[in-house]
Amino acid sequence: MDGINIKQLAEALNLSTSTISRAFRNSSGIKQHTKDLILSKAKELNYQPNHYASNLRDQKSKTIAVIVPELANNYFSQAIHGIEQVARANGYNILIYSTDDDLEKEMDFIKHLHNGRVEGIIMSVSGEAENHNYLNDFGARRLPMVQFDRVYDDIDTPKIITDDYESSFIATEHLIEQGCKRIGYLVVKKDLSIGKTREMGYIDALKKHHINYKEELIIDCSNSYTENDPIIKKALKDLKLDGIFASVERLAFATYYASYDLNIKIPHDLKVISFSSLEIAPLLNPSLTTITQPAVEIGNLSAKLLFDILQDKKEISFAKEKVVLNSKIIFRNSTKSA
Amino acid sequence: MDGINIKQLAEALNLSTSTISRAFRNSSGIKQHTKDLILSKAKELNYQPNHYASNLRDQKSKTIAVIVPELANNYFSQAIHGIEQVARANGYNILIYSTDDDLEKEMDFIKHLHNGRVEGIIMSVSGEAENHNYLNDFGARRLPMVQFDRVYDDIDTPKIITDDYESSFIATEHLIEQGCKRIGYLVVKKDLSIGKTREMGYIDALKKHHINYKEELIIDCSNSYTENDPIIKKALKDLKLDGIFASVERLAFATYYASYDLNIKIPHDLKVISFSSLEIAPLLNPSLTTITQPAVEIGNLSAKLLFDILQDKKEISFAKEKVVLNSKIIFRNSTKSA
DNA sequence: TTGTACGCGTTATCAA
DNA sequence: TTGATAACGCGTACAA
Repeated sequence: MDGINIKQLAEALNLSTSTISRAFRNSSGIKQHTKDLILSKAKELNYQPNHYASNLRDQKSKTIAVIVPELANNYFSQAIHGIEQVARANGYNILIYSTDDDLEKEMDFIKHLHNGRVEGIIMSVSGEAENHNYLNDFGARRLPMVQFDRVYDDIDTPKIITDDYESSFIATEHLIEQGCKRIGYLVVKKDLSIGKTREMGYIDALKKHHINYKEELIIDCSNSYTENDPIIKKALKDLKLDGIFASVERLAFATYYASYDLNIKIPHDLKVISFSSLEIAPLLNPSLTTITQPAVEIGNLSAKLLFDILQDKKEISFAKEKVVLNSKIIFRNSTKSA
Repeated sequence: MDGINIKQLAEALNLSTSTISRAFRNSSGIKQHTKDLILSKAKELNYQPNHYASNLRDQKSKTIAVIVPELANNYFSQAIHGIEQVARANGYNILIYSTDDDLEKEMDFIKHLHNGRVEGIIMSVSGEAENHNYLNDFGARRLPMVQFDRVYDDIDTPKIITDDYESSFIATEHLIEQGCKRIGYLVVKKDLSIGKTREMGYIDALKKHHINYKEELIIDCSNSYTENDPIIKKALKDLKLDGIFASVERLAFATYYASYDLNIKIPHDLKVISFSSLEIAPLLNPSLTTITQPAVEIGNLSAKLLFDILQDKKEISFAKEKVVLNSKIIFRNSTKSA
């Protein structure tokens, strides 16, 4: 690092380091002329205040961390985009971590983040374990946090979620109205609260319409296509499904692939609806009926909430509010009745 | 930040701060017993060495920055994933910046990154301006950098790219072989080198097959769907195109939408091929013929190259190598001849 | 094997 | 309006 530091710049200008510092911080208490002089010389010599020194000095990093299960997912990249907008506007940087749905990594990240590196965390969890208490281990040291979408209900932080129950209810009801009798619910990690909530919407819709519900209709998948493919194919064949409600877009895609292979025609033989933030859902063959969450807005809001906490530390312990946003269901050909 | 620091931990154990420090750094020069004691107490009190203090002390941040034009793009999210793998393996963190194709932001990011915050930069450029010299302003202070995919040729850094010329040539030739006579080339920011390279492949393929090439067949688009839609529709109508070679997947999607609206049938009336990292290209209607870059591998390699430089500073000034990886063309229905 | 003391680059406080 | 100084938390040379 052959960068010039504040002392060298001070020498070059025959000024003290404090004056230099002032030129970069307060616009007060310094003559405009001096300030101009300093800034121009700084530009010339390419001086910039050292980030680590500043942060060490005033114990602020102006950085927040964003932890998501995966990056290659439209929903999360849009949410991150939303977070970034707000962070940038507040002069904050974001550090992005992707857990690949691995709890180990998640714990590791969070632990290491508690070293002063960031001022707060925005997270959508991997949700593998039942024991989330590692988050409480930090006690008073726990960083301000906001959870979104995939959340741990037993961890007290503000949470931004969508109306998953209602959306799932409507989605399922829609399939029923289109004539489906045997509707499968495809889910990844069904024990995570978000999966449960959606499952309840699904079950209640079946109930309302007096449709036979069986445990076997809930199909637990993973994030791996190669693992899911046989599972879905088996379900399609053995259970004679005529409708699929997918809780994640990845599973809808896998269903499409499976149907192609098995020569099952969507929507004629099988109707499909899915949670998805895919912008090209209308271009699929057939176009996919989707429940789309306001991902960017969720990101915006999560960040805003975090900054609220950051500005008023007292509130941390009380911040348990839950914000529920509405998803949008768009009907397309994959659920069209003949 | 109510975190405990090294001094407090030392007091709690009746040891000196240096011993504590040693327990976390060198495993040498410290009795195993003492070390165990320290680490267990540290865990209990939730002590972690302050990131900023450590970095300030030894002038290393163990962090690299990744700058990309956009996050909501399969290619870039996959590339980032690839970078992350390598970074993590080397014990480095990554800071992600998205420029939204805005040169201002790009310049801003890079300037602010030169404050010791990161040790190196991996970048795919926005490519708006002709003047990239802001990068050279840093002189000896310039951070180690690796460029990938969208690169500034006039900036000396290692570059990872794909065989864009060859792929474009083959793609165009494929359209010709499928019977296309009037092939349009859709590009964003045609002056960026990557666009130019692809254009050359396109033009040379036309030449080889003695197909009439006209400037008007090169259609300059933007990143905004609302802007592109009328441009593409106009081109489709006025130029009577029967083939489209899209340099970015976004433009292929826009072409699909436009064709739907204009009742142009793909591939019957119009054949489409595109650069794309979309994993569900086979699910489109019709399935899209794609040129797919090895995004994850590109990310891996970029990171590896950067770490090579980081480990041997001397090489920075010589590091001008250019690595060319091969893309893969997969033929699907969007270019099928009748 | 452990402890003492200094410096990394900055900024806030106080004095001039 | 400017300058001197101490302190942020850590790690290392050096001393013990």
